[in-house]
Amino acid sequence: MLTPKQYKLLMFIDNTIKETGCCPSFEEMKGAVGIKSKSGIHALIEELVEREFIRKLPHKARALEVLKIPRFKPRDIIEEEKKIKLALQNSSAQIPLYGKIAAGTPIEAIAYENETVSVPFDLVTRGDFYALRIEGESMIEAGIMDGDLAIIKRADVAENGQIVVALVDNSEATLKIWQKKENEIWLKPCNKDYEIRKLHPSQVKIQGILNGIIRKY
Amino acid sequence: MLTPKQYKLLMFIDNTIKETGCCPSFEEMKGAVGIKSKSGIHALIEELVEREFIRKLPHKARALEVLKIPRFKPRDIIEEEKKIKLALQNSSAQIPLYGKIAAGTPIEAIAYENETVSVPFDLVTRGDFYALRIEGESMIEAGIMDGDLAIIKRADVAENGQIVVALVDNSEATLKIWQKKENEIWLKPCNKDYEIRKLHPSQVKIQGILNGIIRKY
DNA sequence: TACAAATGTTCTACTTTAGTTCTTTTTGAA
DNA sequence: TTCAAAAAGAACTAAAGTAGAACATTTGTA
Repeated sequence: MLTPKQYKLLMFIDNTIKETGCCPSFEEMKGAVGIKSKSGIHALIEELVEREFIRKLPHKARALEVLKIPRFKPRDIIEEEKKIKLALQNSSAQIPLYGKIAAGTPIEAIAYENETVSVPFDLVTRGDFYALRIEGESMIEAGIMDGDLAIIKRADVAENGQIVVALVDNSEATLKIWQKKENEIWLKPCNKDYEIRKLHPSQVKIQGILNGIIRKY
Repeated sequence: MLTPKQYKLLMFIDNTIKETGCCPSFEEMKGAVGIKSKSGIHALIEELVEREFIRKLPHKARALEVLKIPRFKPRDIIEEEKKIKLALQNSSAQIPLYGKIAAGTPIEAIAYENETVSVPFDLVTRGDFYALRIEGESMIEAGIMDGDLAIIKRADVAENGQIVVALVDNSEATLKIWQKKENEIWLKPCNKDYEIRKLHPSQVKIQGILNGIIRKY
């Protein structure tokens, strides 16, 4: 029926009119179809007019009207759409990178930073995630190294033994193993050189649970 | 169908009539469309009349009637298309997962396994990559834990100190620190409980260099 | 009614954007 | 290799948009 280029162009014109209300110019079509010269667009349009897929108001600029859309897509287009579907499935998610963790500021305070990182989807399934850059060696025995990217799932409760982002005294965010005792919270590092911090429950707030690590050499 | 200015004007007229109940004057349209002369508005209106988007009552002021508005796509479809575009941009790379590393088979032997994993693009820039599942604790002091996913860049040479996938005696693949001595190759584990392996260069072949680690909790 | 203010129309001149036509180059298949 | 189709590019023509002024009409009200 139509060649892939013709089909692509026709769909682009139809889409643009439906989205923006106005007809694209040849220059805009060039980019959409992947042709570098207006004359190519001109030829395609003439063919589409001849086959009565579009109509031109003569001697007018930006005056095309789509008359019909073919029922069948060219084979190449179908292939391409399959690829897009695949890409959607395997696409990575964008999650915000909130900054470094180890000392200092609570996470909310730096949330304004607009940086994001992309992570594989299977690391961030359900829930709300963010990323933190690890600073320091306090979790080194858990295989969490200085400079690693920690993928955190937003949460405010955790089970004993989970690695959490804990906000202490509303001022210091830190990544530690969570252990709730009778009247205390223990924040356990994974490094013999560091000591367990024992805190009153009112001093500690969970800001997320460690969900994954990404390291780049 | 319409040029951008024509569309803008049409929407402004339609909106104003719907909001205030009466047709805007040319003077008002000037401001809305961003034109400094009424003659421009006049020309636009003539175009819109010719294309039958509006109708003029002749010899009347403020007497325009909107006949039709270019139809729009439903909002959710536009959203979906945006998502697809974004997904395409941020899509992660698919690299083959060749199996576990620590013991046993050389990597080629299991390359037929058709499993892939998706990793963020910034982990796999230039080159040919594959992934291995870490088995064992021999690199634990480098923060590489049992079960981690190692992202390997295919290579056959390495610099001293780099972590490489080494194939020993054509039968055993292992992840170790590479150290080339005068007449020997040292494969250094990162675990005090394991010993350095000292091998003749002919016994060892590099199969890749560690490029990243992904861990999922 | 008659006038002034508001509104719309027409004209000229010019700039920018868009579309057409032609020639050359590239590409891919016979 | 050769040929034809597709694409790129340049040169050209046409349309759209900008601007200002002069002019014509309508409209409200003095």
